[in-house]
Amino acid sequence: MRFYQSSGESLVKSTSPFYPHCLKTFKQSPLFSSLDEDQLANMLKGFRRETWKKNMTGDLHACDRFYVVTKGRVELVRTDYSTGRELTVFLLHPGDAFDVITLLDGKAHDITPMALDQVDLLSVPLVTVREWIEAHPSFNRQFLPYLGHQMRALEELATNLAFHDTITRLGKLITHHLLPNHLPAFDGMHPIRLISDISHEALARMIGSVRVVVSRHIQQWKEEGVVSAGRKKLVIQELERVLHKSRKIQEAFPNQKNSRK
Amino acid sequence: MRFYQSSGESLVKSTSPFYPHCLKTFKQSPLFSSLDEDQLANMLKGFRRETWKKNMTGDLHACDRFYVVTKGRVELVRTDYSTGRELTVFLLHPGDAFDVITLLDGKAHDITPMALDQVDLLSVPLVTVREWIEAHPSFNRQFLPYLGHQMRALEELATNLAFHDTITRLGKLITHHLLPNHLPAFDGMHPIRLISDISHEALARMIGSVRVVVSRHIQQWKEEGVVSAGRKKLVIQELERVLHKSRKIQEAFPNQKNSRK
DNA sequence: CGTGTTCTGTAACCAAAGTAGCAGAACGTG
DNA sequence: CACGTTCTGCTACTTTGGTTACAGAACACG
Repeated sequence: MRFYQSSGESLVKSTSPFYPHCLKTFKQSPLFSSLDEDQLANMLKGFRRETWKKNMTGDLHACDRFYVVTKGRVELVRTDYSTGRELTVFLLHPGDAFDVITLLDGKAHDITPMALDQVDLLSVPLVTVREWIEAHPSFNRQFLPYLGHQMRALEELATNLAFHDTITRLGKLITHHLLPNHLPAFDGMHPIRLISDISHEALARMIGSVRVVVSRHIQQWKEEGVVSAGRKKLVIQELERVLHKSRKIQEAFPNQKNSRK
Repeated sequence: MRFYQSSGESLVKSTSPFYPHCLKTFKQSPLFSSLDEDQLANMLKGFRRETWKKNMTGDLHACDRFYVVTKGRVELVRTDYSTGRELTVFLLHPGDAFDVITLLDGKAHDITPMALDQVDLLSVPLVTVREWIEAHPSFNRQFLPYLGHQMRALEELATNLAFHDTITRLGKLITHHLLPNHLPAFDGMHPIRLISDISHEALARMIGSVRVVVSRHIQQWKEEGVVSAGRKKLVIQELERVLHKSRKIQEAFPNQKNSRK
């Protein structure tokens, strides 16, 4: 069952207890990091803060606002209403923002933000951001590459869906998305060991599949010893093999044509 | 077999025989239409013109240029080199431009433009366009919505791949993409009749599938009388039923759980 | 500490989609 | 019109992915 938005809201004042953390997030954000302290402080004034509990979903049709994630992860999910299936189109981390598409063309965008963790958000009216774009060339200069990044993510998603089977997509998801620059203190030197705290249901959404299939694959990996897993807890034992497994299947195929048993 | 770029090139002068057509295309382009005549004329001077024969492919890694289609259609194709399969990520018509992603973030983009028809293109250095974005707010104001449009197209592609089976995707492709505002003189009053002049191979690229599957479906439709088709020629007899066919399959499913035979 | 809820494991089943391979039709170009 | 090329039709076969349904495990919370 899912819960709808009804959360504490407040303005962002420089005296607020959470202000320092917001500032810090903005300074590391792919959207705002290049702005100088004055500009940032100025912009922050316009924001309103809200908090979503885990699993809460928002509604973008109503609000005409631009959100920046400051804590936790947010999925942007598309739904096929006739079957109930869902696809996570963007996975947003602190510093990321939504909804960029509506910001660009002003049209309605049928997508649902879902809190993957307990989440903190800041928001401003879309029109305000549009003013920034016009008025602050320095903002624009960072905004455009961010768009490029988002478009690449989308293209990658489509490409994966078209080219790879579910097990490959799952492997790629775990290695690329859930491990890399996002986990702040990831020490590349240590034996590779990634912990993912995401339900099979959510993993399925991210690779465009369904729970049963994800469970199947993870189970298979467990038996092969490449991962160990508990409830909402997935630990990669041998990172290399997760990808090798999936790749080998693909690369072995052309040769299999000659094999007879 | 495919041919590589080696085409006539020339500068765009206001005295050139093709100049009027270029101007006209720009005036109808989703990217340039809002600019006034002076600005347009000024910009056009910077362009270089080239022509690609049908089925020719370009190489974007080399060139660092921004292309605008003025005649014919261009596919932007991603390739899975391990299997040879291809996916058309964007289908561009006159007035469209590529490659937007490299323009935004300056990073290499592994995508191949393919001429679906005999094609006319204009190009400028990417840096020039970036200057326009900074210098001409009016250009920027039209550019951003165009980006939104492209992102929606990508998201739509991903969503379709995740939610719908191949036959549904094929139906949607034909009705949405190949018919609507793109065919200039389409008279909505007349009995619906769409002619698509695209090989099954190319159709397959666009829906993220393979030739055999597309052929199968089209064959099925022919038998049911909803389309008639010849070589590189697909005529929709009953547009409604193309979509109904695919939709009904989906909508019937939930009920089937009670059916026992 | 018991109870309802969420998450995971598993099985049987079915249909869709892809692979490989071949043959013939349509085309267009010299 | 003769030739090579491109496009389409068709078959047999394999595998994957999704559906449904149920049961037990882990958890959260009163």
